[in-house]
Amino acid sequence: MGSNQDRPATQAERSKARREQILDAAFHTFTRRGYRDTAVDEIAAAAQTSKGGVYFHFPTKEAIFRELMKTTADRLAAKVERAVAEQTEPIAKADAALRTVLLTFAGHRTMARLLFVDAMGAGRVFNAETNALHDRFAGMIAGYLDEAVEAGTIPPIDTALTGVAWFGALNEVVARWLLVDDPAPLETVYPTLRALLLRSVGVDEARIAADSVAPG
Amino acid sequence: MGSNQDRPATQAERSKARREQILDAAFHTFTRRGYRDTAVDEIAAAAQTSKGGVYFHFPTKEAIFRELMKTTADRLAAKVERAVAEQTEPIAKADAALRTVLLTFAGHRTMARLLFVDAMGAGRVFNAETNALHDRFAGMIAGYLDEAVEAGTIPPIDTALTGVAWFGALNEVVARWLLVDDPAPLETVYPTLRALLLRSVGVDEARIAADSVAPG
DNA sequence: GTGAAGATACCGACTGGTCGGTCGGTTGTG
DNA sequence: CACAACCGACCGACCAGTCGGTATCTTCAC
Repeated sequence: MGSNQDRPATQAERSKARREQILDAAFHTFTRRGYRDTAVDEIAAAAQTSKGGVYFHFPTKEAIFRELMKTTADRLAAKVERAVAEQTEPIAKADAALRTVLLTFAGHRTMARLLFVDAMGAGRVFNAETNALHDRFAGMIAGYLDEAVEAGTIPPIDTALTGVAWFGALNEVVARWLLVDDPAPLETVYPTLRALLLRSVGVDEARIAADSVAPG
Repeated sequence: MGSNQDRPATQAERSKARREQILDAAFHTFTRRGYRDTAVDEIAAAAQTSKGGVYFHFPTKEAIFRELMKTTADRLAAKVERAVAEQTEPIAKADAALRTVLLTFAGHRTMARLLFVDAMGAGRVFNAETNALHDRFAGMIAGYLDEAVEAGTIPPIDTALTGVAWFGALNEVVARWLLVDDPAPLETVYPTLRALLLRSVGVDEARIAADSVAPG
């Protein structure tokens, strides 16, 4: 890792650091208490600054949330695309996408909470945001399924609906896991869920049992 | 006590009517604006009464919401159980349950909204409520699947997870439908979803294509 | 009947508290 | 000094829940 002295820095660097600090604090607070139940004062306190400090870096509370949503979603999408790029076969791509999302959530409970739970607590304003997010992932899945259909790997089906259903199934499994105190490892359910979903689009059993998406 | 007449009514009857009136108004307002964005004054206005009137019949705003959730969920559950009772075969039971939920929502957009969307907007307090509701339905499905496994209709699987996944798929499809302006008929997607879900647990294609439970 | 006493249903101004956002002032760095 | 960064008291809007009062029954003595 590169070395960096903590103390001094240019003003711009410090400002940016503070900004990040606030974003971090907001992430944790939103994650724990939800959007509406989080007061800007709390964010400020968690970021070791003041309300005025927060409002120096961000115009509104909503703007903070939006930025968090966006960067989080982008980060996840990028991760998914990277995982998918390693696969050439359509079904394997869909599989990789699903798997990445699930495993990422497994590793970052809080991220899942922000993206799935809090977004609704934030009210109508963010419904569009959440909506778009779900569409984005459901659409990605549908795309891979389309490829699979074209390639003849699976019989023709309503891929749009299937994408939604798959995402919904994944979503509910994750949500369930989030709301339960006992955090049983999410990774363990993946093989089962994978088999369930692949079977639902007519992938033959042999193939389902075969590769669990061997890395490289 | 005077004889039963149309116009007036005994005090008890009037009181009950008013209560119902408030519940109705609350249902509509919660449904349209969500729990947090609904002011008790709004409920009062919609019920053609006053805030004091509302608080005469209910202790808190939360109590109103809870009662609505409970009666709505109970009504739906009863409907599902009635539909299921008409079926003898496990898979047909699960099918009937799913179908009833979906078609009920199709006919009562607002009910779906209350049960799925608003419940989350209500914040942490009601997570337990929603959680229980989801568990209830996922559990019902898992139960029917268990029967099917025992009967040998489908191969042994993780029915608990499958119940969750099925419900999640259904949930997402409904949610999607709720959030879109254009209300394309939800009924039309049922056959597709049904096929998808049944296939996911290994029901053979012939059977899937066969009976659609009951004539449409 | 009737009309006063009592219960029930209802009203709406008010209270107490929360919270997003503002603003004049302060601090530290260049 | 200048200016960005920061502080925190304060404002205004919102809102759940309260409370003293009023209107509308119900009961029953007479």
